[in-house]
Amino acid sequence: MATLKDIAEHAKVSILTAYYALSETQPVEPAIQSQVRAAAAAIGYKLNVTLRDVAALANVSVATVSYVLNNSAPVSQQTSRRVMDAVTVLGYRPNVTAKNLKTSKTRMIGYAWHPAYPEGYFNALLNHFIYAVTMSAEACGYRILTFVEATDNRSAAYEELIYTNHVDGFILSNTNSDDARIRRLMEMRFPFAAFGRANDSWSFPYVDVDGRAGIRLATEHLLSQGHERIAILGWPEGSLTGDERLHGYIDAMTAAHINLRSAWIVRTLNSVRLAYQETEKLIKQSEDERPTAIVALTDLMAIGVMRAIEDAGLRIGHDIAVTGFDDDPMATFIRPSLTTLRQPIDALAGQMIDMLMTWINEETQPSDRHFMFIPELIVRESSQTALHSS
Amino acid sequence: MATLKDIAEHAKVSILTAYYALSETQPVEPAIQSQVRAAAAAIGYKLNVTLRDVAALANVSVATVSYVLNNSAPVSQQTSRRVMDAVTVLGYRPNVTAKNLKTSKTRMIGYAWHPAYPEGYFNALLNHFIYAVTMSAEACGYRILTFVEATDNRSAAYEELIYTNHVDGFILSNTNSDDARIRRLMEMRFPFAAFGRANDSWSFPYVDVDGRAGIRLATEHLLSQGHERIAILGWPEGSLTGDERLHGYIDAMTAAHINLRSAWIVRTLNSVRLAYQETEKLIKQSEDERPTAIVALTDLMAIGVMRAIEDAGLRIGHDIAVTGFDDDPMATFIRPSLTTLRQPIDALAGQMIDMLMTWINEETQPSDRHFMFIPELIVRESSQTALHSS
DNA sequence: GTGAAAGCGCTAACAT
DNA sequence: ATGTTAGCGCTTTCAC
Repeated sequence: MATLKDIAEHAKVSILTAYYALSETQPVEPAIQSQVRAAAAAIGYKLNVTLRDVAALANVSVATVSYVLNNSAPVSQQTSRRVMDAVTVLGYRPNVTAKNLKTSKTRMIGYAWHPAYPEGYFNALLNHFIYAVTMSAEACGYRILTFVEATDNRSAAYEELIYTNHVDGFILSNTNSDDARIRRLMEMRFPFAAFGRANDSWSFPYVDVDGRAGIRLATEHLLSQGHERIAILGWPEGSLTGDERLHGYIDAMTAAHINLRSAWIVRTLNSVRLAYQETEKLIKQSEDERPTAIVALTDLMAIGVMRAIEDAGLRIGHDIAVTGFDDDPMATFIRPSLTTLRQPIDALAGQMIDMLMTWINEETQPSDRHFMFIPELIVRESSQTALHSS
Repeated sequence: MATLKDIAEHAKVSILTAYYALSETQPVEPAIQSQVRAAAAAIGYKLNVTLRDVAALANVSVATVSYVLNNSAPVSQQTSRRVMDAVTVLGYRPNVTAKNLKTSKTRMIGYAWHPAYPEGYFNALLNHFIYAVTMSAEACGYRILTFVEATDNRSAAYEELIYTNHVDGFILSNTNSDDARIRRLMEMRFPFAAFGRANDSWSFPYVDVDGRAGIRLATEHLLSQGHERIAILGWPEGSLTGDERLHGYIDAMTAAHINLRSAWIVRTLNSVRLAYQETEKLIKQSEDERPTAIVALTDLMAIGVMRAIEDAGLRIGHDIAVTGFDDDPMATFIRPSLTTLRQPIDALAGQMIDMLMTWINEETQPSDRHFMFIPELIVRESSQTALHSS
């Protein structure tokens, strides 16, 4: 491809004039304008400002321009100025694709959307999370490439992205024990940071919210309100996050010397509907037999719990207290408002990008790579009203 | 950089053996293995399978490999087979960066997260939308690059992405009249497709949900329930979407020959809190003076409306009916469940990607470029109960 | 039907 | 301090 300089010479004008004529950023005499356009047409040139154009205008070599732009070699003050002026005047932007090819970097970070869940699953938290991650990444000059994880082979899309040189690293969420994606990425020694833990024996950068401490906080809060007959709606065994959170309940109950009742430790999926059904079963006993408080593992489940309580003609908070987890924005707005645990999403996203940057740039995992955040208990109406009687 | 062939020759083994020794995908005699490794180390070679390696193994030129892989020129059956075998055996994946540089394409589509709103704004719909867009795009071999829009200069990030060759096109949402992003992209003739309209005089590919028809549906539903004193919570003037939706209310009321009351056409921001406050004002009059139904422009606002009604000691649906817009997943689960309008997100995302692909590939806007979807009225409890008295 | 070769726009030795 | 130049891995004309 020809350069601006070629056009300029062909049309017998200055580089700058050629640029103005082609870009229309500055008015140029009509005669000159058409002359330049003719020259461009003759050569089949389409305006596209590159390093070489900048170099030509600044009267330096392309290397110098590169040095100035990347600060990768000492350049004299005045040369530097000339280069920067040329850059400004021509509105030059580096072609990142070329740069990436040369440096074998992409300045892209992959993040997978998890397959949509059934039953209108939604998670405002992940929305907030990916937004926070994007912000942090952009502050470091990285961009986020989002993709969809296959349900059957969760690591396939990751490998594909790596092999085709699409990304420099990944951000993972929804981790679990024996997480196939984490196992594969570790084998490949490919940089990533996870929101959530996996196997204790695996060492990789992660941040996590201490669900055990969180649920313990919630349970203790209920205990301090005078509740003793507290049930919990957990997830099926095998979920790391679920088991951790459940443990927080056991911690608190044990510390309060209250015997656990297996019938009150319910395990079901993270769904409003299932939480509703399980709650129905829990509360259909007489007043002095049923629980006076229910700890739900998520706000989503808490909503099912609350509906079941109301549909049974009982009052939330009054007859049965409820707590959730996530501080979904709607937790404030539903009636009664929901006591829940808030996760410090912004801080944790920032920490993840920090660690990922270290791994990418130093080519070795950051030494401090395990960060645990304690969620904050937000007390609202669903657990507030003094205990009725008992 | 050296190629696999260089290593093979240096170590005096076949290309395949060199590959196996370096990749460890197949066992190789230890002696050979270290021999190959020594050769690689001597040259400073790091395994990275490229077109040239495939070509060398298949005994053809790189051009032929490219032809086979892209189907860009006729290749004989057997050559094609040899190439494909070599590709398989070496686990070759094309380097997209190189391909992009050569073709000036990136197979990336940009999508901006809108700045976080105050007051715990959340929108499950956009979450679903971007998921659907990602799926459709991947089906066409494109990926999504997400970024954050600046609040002060909404089009800046778009231009930056274009100038630096990051993307081939954009998906926009949250459009408005005089949308700066749309204006700029049209000036630049850069491919995009929008979820939402802008100025009628601008012609660009968009899909939209007919909010006017939707709100009309909701209002007619209320009218058919016997309501006549219907208020609406709209957005401030100047929002295209807001004004369209408001018009649907006016359409229905006018058709029913009911006089509009300006005090019942409220304009406020899309916020639970503000909707709450405006509702308080609306309903503090006596029973025969206040509205018996309130149309909210979004589910978010409807939640504020519902809380205000309950806090005033009134019953939703019974004393005052409520409708929303969006069919946010929570609309099913709140109590009472919310009558609302559902947008066909998957269909509309697919249509957008379709149009964008056409623009990118044909280098001209698709001829059919305006798609309007009618939202579906989902009747639930908040508007169901027969009107009390009046 | 296949191959040689010229770049895409950039970076970074290596010279000077 | 600045310039020359050889590629990064690929596509694609143009020969044969």
